[in-house]
Amino acid sequence: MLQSKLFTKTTKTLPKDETSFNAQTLIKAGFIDKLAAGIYTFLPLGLKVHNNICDIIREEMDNIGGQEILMPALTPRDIWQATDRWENFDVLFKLIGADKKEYALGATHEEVISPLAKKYIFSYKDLPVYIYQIQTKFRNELRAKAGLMRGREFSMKDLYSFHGSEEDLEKYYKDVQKAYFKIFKRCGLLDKTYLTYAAGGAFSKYSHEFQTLTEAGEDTVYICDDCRIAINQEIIKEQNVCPNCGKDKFRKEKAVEVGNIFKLGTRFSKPFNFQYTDGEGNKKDVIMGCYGLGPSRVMGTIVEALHDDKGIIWPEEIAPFRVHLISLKQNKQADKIYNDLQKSNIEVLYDDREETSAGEKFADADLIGCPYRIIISEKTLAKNSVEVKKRNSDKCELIKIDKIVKLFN
RNA sequence: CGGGGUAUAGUAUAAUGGUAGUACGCGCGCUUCGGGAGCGCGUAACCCCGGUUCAAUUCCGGGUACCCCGACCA
Repeated sequence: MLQSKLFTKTTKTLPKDETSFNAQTLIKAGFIDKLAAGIYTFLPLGLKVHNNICDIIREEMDNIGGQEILMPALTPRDIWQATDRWENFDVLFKLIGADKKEYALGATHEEVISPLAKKYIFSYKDLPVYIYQIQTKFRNELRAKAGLMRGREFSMKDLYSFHGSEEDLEKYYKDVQKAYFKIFKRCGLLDKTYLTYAAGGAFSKYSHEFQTLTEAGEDTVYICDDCRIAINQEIIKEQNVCPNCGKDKFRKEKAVEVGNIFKLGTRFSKPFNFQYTDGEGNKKDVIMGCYGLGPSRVMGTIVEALHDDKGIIWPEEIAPFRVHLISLKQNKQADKIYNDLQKSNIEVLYDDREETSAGEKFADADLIGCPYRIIISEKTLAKNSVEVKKRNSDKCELIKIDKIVKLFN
């Protein structure tokens, strides 16, 4: 991508009506734009990051047998009444159609997937099955806050699993935990993310959350560094002893819930009379699990967790571009390097702007946060080289021009 | 939903009961060119409705929007 043609520009001034770091920085760098409270446009840079996160999630979901579908965001009232959530689920956005029928914008999709799965699952031979989607969710929050961390419209990967027994659900539940940690590792959040015991809400006594430590988080958790587990403050009182290892090393931290997994049991299969036939011909309720993970919230969390005072430090797999190529004076060599890298399928943002000063280009590169910066100037050209610097390091390396493509292969 | 705050060019801000200023941005010109360059010229704004007043961006009332604290948060 030629930076001179990029739809967005960076700005020097901060939007005054945003105080959260993730929103300030993402807006300043041109990744997102705010339309209204808790409602954001994903601009070219931001959409690339969001898509990269979604791609990682897809890969890891597919690895544990997930099959992707896409359910509607617009849902009729009767499915919510079947589960008694039309009146009792406060964050539902409700609307009235031209036919005077009532609808809700999907806040979660148990009410859609359960009757859907019922159409195809009849026998124990059809189980287990794992279905997921990545979709925009709508929640009518009384107060949106903290940029991408709590929006009224946000993206969510929601996976639903269907089983013939609790044991089978338990086994898959563990598989999902492992897959989630792989996702957080690839998102650069692994060392700050803890499997957390939390309240189960309306479905069960407990659930598991994935909490990433950051001051921007809304939750407070107690963590044990030895066991790598955490407990959400919502289910315990002040505590300094880890229930797992018994050591009094519990410490209290602010964290953001980046994922949440539930054993739904028969909470949704019962109201929809969703049953299967076992090997002996008996009808049994299908056992369900659900597993949420929000790409847009993960994006905000990465910004909160991985930055310095100059800007964002994207992990390699997440960055909008792998390489930010900066030419300090327009020249044919820079164009050639850009074309060569592109031909080798290396994603490059090429700062080809002719009337922009070196300092501004460097500042933009730091702010946007691509993992590698390549500088080509008269100085480096004199040595038939370019300068390569990683975003998370101060060290520069001179690389011969004919070796540059190889370096990134 | 309770409490608090804010609303002026594209952005960030200043002042003012009577001509709305600055910086950045943007456009043109010249000089610059390795950490957000300099000079000159130009462009561009008072959230909405009502009240008080000779006159309201300013004061008052109402609305709307945004932000913060809390509550809420599958």
